[in-house]
Amino acid sequence: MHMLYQPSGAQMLARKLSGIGNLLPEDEAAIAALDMTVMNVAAGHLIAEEGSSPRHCCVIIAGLACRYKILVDGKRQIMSFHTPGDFPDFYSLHVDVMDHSLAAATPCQLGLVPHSIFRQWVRRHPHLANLLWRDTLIDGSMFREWIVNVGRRPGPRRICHLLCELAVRLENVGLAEAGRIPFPLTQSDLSDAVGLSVVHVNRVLQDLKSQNIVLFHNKEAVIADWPKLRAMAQFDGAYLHLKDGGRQLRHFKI
Amino acid sequence: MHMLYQPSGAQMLARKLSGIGNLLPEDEAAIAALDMTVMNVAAGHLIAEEGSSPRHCCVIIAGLACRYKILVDGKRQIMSFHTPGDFPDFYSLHVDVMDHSLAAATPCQLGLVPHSIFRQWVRRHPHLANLLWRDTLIDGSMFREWIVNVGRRPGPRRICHLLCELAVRLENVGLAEAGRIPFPLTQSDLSDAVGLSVVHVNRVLQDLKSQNIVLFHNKEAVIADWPKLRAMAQFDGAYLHLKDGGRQLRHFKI
DNA sequence: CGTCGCCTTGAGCCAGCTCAAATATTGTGG
DNA sequence: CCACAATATTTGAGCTGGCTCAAGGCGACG
Repeated sequence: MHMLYQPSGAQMLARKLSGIGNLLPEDEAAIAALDMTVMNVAAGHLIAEEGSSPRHCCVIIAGLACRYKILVDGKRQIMSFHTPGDFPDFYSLHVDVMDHSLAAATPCQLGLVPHSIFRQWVRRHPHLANLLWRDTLIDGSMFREWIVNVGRRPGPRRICHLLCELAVRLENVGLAEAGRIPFPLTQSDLSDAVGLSVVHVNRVLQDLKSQNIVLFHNKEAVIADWPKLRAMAQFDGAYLHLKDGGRQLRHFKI
Repeated sequence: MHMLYQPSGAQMLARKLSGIGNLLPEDEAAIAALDMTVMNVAAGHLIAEEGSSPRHCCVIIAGLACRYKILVDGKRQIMSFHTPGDFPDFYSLHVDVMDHSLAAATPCQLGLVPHSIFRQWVRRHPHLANLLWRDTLIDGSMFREWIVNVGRRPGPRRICHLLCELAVRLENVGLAEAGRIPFPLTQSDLSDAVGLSVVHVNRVLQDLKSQNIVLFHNKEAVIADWPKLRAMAQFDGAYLHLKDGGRQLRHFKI
C-alpha cells in the first residue's frame, strides 16, 4: 500500500493490538517470535469459505479483506472490511464452522498462524489473551455500528460513515497520511457493504466529489474536508475503542 | 413468561451455555455456585447506558432485553434482542465504556454478577472461559446476520427472519412450545429492529396473518406454518452455532 | 488494439416513507 | 368496576429515495 518499507505480519499485529490496548513486554516478545507462513491471495479470491473449518487463523499483512454472505437470490452483503493487522478468522478458534466467507477485496498478503499457536498464547499469556478477546469484542462493536449504518442512515450518510471508519482504522495502523487513505474498493464492493445499488452509490460519490468532500484518484481516497465528512456521517468513533479515545491519530480525530 | 415454574438465573445460564457447547461437571458446579443479586427492571427502562462503565454483568433471568443506539435525529436502531440465559453486557468486562444502550424491552428479571466473579472464572476455569468466549463470538455471528437482514432483505423477509431467529433461540432455552413463542414486542420495537417504519411493519404483519403464517395474540406469536415462515425468511440457523446444529430443537428445526 | 471490467448516465418505477387521523388496547386512580 | 389517559395498532393518501433496466464511455491490461 504505497509504502516502500513493508512491515512484517508480526509488526502489523503488534501495531493493531497496541492501538486498542497495552502490550506487555512479554506479549511483544510472543508476537515478535510468531512464525507465520506468508501467503498471497489475488483480489476477489477466497481466504476462508462459508461452511469450511479452518485449522489456522490469518493475519492480514497488506491489502484489504472483507467478510460477506451471498443470499440465495445472488445478492451479496459485506459485513466488514479488514485492514492490515486484523485477524478476521480468529473466531474459527472457538467456532467450528465458518458461517460466512472471507475474501481478499484487493490483492492481499496474509500470515497464516496455526490454531495451536494461538491456543498456546491464550494458555500462557493471559494478558495477551484478554487483549485478543477485547479485539473480538471490538469487532462486535463494529458490527453493531454497521447495523445502525445500514438500518437507519440514508444513503449518503451511510457511505460517509464507512469512509470515516476506514480512515480512522487505517490511520491507526499507520496506513493513512495527510488526509489520504488507500481506497482500492470498487463501487460494487462499496454498494454491497452499505446495502445500496451500484448506481446509487455512484451518484452519491459524484455528489461528494462535487461538494469537495472526498475525491477518488488512483485507488486512493483524498479526504478534502474531514470535518464536513465527519459531520455528514455523524461519525463518532467511540465504538472503535481505540486506546486513549484515538487521541494519537493525527489526521482523523475521532 | 407464561410459566408457573420459574427457573433461577444460574439455571437459565446453564441452559444457555449448554445449548452452544458442553459444560464440564466442574463448570456446572461453578455456575450453580454463582451468587447473583436479583433485580427487576420495568419495560423500557435502561439496564446499562451508552457511555457508562458497568462494574458488573447481568444475566437475563426472565423477559426480553435489547441493545440499541439512538441517532442524533432521534431514530433508533435495535441491534439485538436478548432472551433469558443471555448476558448481554458481558463485553463490559474487556471494554471500558458502553458504546450502546441496553434496555428492558419488556419487564425483566436480571441477575447481577460482579466483574470480579467472571474474571475469577476466566482464570480458574479455562474450559468455561472458552465457552464464554465462544458465546461472545456467536453474538458477533448474530450481528453479522442482522447486517445481512437489514442490508439486503426486503421488508417481509426481514421480519420473518427475525421471527425465525427468536423462535429458535427461545426454544433453545426451553421457552417456546408447540409453535408458540412469547412475543412481547411492540410493532415500534420491531420496526426499529428491522430498520423499517412502524406503518410498514404493521402492513407486513397483517399480510403474514392473512396468509396464515404467523398470528399474534396476547403477547405471543403463534407460528402457524413454520416451513412457510422459514422459506419466506430464507432462514438458515447455522449462524447460531447451536450444539449439534440445533437438532435437539423440537418445533423450530434450523 | 481489442476486450473486459468498471464507471457513468438516463429514464421509469415501486417499496417503503411520511403525515395525519381513527380506532383499539392497556394501564391508572378514584 | 368505571372513566380517562396514555400507548399501541390500523387505515388512507400521497410522495420519494433508491431501485432496475439498458446503453454508452473509458481505462487498464494482455
